[in-house]
Amino acid sequence: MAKALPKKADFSEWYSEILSMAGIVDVRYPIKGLSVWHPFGLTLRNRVYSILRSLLDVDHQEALFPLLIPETEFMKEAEHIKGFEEEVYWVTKGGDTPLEVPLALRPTSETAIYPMFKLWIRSHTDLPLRVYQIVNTFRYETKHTRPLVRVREITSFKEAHTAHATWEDAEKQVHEAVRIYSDFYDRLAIPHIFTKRPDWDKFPGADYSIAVDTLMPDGKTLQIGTIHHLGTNFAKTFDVQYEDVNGEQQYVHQTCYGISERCVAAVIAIHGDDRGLILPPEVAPTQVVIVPILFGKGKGVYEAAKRVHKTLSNKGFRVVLDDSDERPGAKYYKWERKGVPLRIEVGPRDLKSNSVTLVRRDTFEKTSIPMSELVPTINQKLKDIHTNLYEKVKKSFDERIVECTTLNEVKTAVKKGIAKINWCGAEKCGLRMEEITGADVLGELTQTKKGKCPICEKQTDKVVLMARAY
RNA sequence: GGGGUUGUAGGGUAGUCUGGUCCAUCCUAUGGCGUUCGGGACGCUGUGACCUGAGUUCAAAUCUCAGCAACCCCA
Repeated sequence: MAKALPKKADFSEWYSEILSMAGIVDVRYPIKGLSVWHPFGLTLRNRVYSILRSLLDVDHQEALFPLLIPETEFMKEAEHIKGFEEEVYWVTKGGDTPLEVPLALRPTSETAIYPMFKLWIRSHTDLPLRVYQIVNTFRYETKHTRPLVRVREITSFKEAHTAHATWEDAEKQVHEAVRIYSDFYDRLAIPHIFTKRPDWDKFPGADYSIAVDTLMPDGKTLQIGTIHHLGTNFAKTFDVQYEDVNGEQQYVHQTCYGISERCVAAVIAIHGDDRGLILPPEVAPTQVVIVPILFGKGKGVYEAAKRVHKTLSNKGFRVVLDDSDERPGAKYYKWERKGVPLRIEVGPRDLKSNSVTLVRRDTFEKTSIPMSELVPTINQKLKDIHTNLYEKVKKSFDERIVECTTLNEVKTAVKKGIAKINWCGAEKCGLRMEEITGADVLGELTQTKKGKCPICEKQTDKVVLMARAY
């Protein structure tokens, strides 16, 4: 028997073990908070990000800005600095020569991008401007680091930056970003919920911030994306202006929104089970694995397996024929751990009936499929797996969002998930609610409901989510 | 932010106090050969480590200092 994976009920252990056992990342790189993507993990990552790219490429352009930001630019926006100061890595020397202007390793790229926006934007015809990049960023995290979730090098930060003529246009872009992120997480079968962050927790330099969260198996929420309306705050700092139709100079209104490799963490954590990963077919590096069952002189079996492999790969499926020396059982476990959605067994019995045996990773349903129906069946099953995965986790997600009217109810609810409660909107009350429950205020929902703030007892229709957050 | 513990092969451990015996050991790690193959095979035979750097010493896994890393506790 190979090394066993901890049960998923011990989520923390399960998570760190599966990352290494399935070959996602290797955390043994000798710098705290940085890890190495294994080829398998990187392929998964790339598949996930290619969905994100395809959603953005509709009306965004991909660009690439430098990693280093001069201190002089970085320090321009006062609030922004306050928010990031403690987390910035600095490059201070070139060889032995101290640099006249220290260079920041970008923790995020506003201060790298907006000085260029100033050069690029002249007139209203240049707007809206929408660019994005997928890059690594560095943050000197002092809290406990956790692979893909809290890291010092975010290796896959997708950040989009847009500029618009009016505050309202920028707000429309915020809504559009919400739609894009919602579509993105649907494609990953990740249940998610958007809230407007409370003011004390918004992005430094933003008018307001919207976050998207999901729920991990241990009942803690994971923020898997943020969207910020920047107003003219950065435009004023970096003097980004355009000439409007009347020939007058106006500041642009900006937004930015980002997603990190936490989206990959969510796919791993939310779909996996006691046997390992379960990957949505669209992002699975391998969608189908073929295991030949070779008895003694199983030459015919091997040939048949090769034919199945060829048929499927010609149709564009990502398929692997596992002809290694292990016994079939060992192979089943191995590929299940890697989350391959479908397994095809080809053995003497199948050969005799001119069919193959098909096994689903999500349900372990085992069916015999005539060779002639192979391709349409696989197509259908892959779709079914996505639907089934999403339905299952969505149900569990919805069940763990609990309507509360008292803070005691909140305390109970956040042990397993998310609490929904009224709140007057005052910072003082919000912070008090966090203090009493030990949970965080995630943010405000757009939907409203009449009720009372649990602290000051004022009538309100604002509803917030509270949870223990990663 | 403060305090503590730890670092020995892919993983788990012994040895560290009291420097020399250390070619240590176990495994679900790993190479080769053979028999096997419809849910984690078996036999034979191999491989592989003392976190990094400096210091003390005839001699360092062991003692000292620093660094790096991991884990735990408290705020």
